[in-house]
Amino acid sequence: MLRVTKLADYGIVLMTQFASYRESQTHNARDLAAEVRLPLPMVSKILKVLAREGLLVSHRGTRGGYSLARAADGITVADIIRALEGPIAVTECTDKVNGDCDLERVCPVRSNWHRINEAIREALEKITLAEMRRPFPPGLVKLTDPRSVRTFHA
Amino acid sequence: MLRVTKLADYGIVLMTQFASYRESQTHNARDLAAEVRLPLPMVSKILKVLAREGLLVSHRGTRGGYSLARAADGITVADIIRALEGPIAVTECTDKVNGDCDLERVCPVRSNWHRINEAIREALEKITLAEMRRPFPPGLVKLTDPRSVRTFHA
DNA sequence: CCTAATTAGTACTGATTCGGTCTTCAATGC
DNA sequence: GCATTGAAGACCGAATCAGTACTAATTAGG
Repeated sequence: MLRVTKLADYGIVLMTQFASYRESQTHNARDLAAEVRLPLPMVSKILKVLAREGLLVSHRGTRGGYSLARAADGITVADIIRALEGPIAVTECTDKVNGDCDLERVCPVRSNWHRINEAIREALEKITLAEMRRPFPPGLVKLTDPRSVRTFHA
Repeated sequence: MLRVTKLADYGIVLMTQFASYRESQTHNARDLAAEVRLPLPMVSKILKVLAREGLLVSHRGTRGGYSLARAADGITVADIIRALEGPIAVTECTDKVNGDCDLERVCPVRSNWHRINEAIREALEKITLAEMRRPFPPGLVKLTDPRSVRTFHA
């Protein structure tokens, strides 16, 4: 588990596909669905959301379609997940702004979850579509031994 | 989203609680539930699974209960998640061993998902219960710029 | 201006999973 | 042997997921 939904999964596949096109060229839902071999209604639905969230721009009418809203290296995996399934929050208490978990005060786990969540979010934030298009270099994310850590982002 | 289930969430809280006890002292489900303020049946169910998966040892009968199977620094967040919700796999295709996704061959995204998944898994693998007990040092996970990466785990 | 193509928006549905409870059985200590 | 505790699993309502269908709005092109 710790699973991303199919919406996000497909969404990333689709966006990666866009990244492999020449820029500013529009492609319609039907052709895209055929290319990535996913059901048209799903593709259609996902593209709509991605457009609404500002990752794609849409062009209606005959010979309309979608194209990337920004350059491929300006769109991250985190962007896509956020667009399709909301803020990245591994647990409920990393999501809600405040005051809902009555354990807040005493829960020693909470602050740690926040950090773990941040780490994951940042990892996804660093991966751009441009990098997804090709096999990206290994070692993108590197773990440091907690015992040897000095300071980092406050 | 990218959410962990409540089972794993609660499981981590419970295990952290164990880590704060003197070792090899057993605690029963009822007391634990009261301490962390979670419903007893849930706590009971989770402890059972954790015992079955070898993270806790159980002692039946009067004055029975559970205790950690290993030292707190030998149990990781990844262990707990795996015990309660199976292998850590962000997408379906990072999970199944092989051959189910007919896109396998052509899908350029697949290998990248694997790496992302590995990164997340490793991050969780590095965080032990001993570290969860207290606020752990910041900068546990550090991202490197893909353009400056040389080599790392093959 | 008409028509075909295409996206926008939304409602709907079946299946699955989640979160949680309950019941029954097995083991253990006193 | 009896009270206490865990083991195992059935069960259920609610939420979410994955996917479909339908209607309205917009545009290009003749």
